[in-house]
Amino acid sequence: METLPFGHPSIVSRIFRDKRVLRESYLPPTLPGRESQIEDFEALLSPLHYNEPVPHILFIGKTGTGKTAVVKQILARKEAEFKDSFIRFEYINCSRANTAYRVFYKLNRIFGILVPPSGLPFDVLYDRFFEALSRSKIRLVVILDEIDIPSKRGDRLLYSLSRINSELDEETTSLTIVGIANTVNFLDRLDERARSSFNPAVIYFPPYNADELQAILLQRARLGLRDGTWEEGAINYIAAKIARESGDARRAIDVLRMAAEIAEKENSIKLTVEHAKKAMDAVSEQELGLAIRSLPLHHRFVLLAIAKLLASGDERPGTGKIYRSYLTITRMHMAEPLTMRRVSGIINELASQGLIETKMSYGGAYGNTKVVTSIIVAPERALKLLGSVAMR
DNA sequence: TATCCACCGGAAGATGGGGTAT
DNA sequence: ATACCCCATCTTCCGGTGGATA
Repeated sequence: METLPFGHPSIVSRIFRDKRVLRESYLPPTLPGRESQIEDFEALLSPLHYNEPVPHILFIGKTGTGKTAVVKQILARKEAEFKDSFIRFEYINCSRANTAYRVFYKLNRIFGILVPPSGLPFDVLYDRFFEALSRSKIRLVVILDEIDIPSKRGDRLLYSLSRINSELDEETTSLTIVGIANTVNFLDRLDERARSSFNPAVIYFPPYNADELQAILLQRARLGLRDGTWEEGAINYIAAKIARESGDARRAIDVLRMAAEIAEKENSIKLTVEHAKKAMDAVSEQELGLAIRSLPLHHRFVLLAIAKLLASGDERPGTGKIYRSYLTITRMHMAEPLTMRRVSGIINELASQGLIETKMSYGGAYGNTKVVTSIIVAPERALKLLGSVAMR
């Protein structure tokens, strides 16, 4: 009986050496393909060694391009380096703390100040934090992951955070924002005031190409799978496929893990290209299934309308058509329909979640509309998945 | 070249539900 | 009890928009 590192005796796996290596939470020893970003980041942080303030920094890149991994790796290093100094790092994920209020709630907690989780005027939280920070005489580096989520009121967050510096004593105290954004045009969408006071140094994270994905997957396979249980061809296949469609490393690793699970379930000795092919679809399906469960009711209705239209042979249904189909669905479920403006917004939300793909269609005298070009899994499968969740 | 279609998407405001302070 | 705060979700309103058509 083999024992995994964390001590639980476990079922011996033929293929996996350590499954955790193929999960999202795992931070590998090196980050292939991100050498230049790491170098740039460290260079920007270097003033800390001379106890000088650091400019604001912004990471820009789509999901699965290594932004969070780079930050976490450098952070671990720097935190050890500056263990006994007046420099402090704080990581905040804005998908949890998704308003300016909640971010400042967390910032206050750094100094042991407990404010109510809601109800107070924002200025009160700001003032308390400012007082505590300027009294503390530390250099604070705040990492704001997924900073584009509070986009509407996010202007206020960035504006109030970045203007703090001008009121602090620069000799001893400063606040640096390290923002991590998924949307490429994040800066353009900020309002004037926020942009000019934030004004960060930008580090770009382009999607991974096939070679980089291959390096990433090889690293994971060597660490997480047993020797001789996988074909390099399978890895090349996944790398090439993902590079073409998104360059998303998280997804590539998901596919590798799924391929290994499938190979294992089939009692195969080796993970082959065939397993990788099956895993591509299986991951999409798993993703959709997971997403659907957390989708609000009317998002499900809209997705159902889209799946129905696509399944009935209508390629590229537009917003108007989708809305009409949505109306009959809400009637069937005796639900009050939302307006077309809102449904149009929901279609965009589904697209940015990666569940569907859309494209503008310019029809001249027939008008312009946004059309859905594809759904993440075959429409018939989508219908099945949607049918299996309660519509209420 | 002007027209016109079928939406697009920003702005602002309504609504309702979470809360605090006094 | 009253007055205030924050916030997510929708609605209402409305000025664009690109290219096929006349």
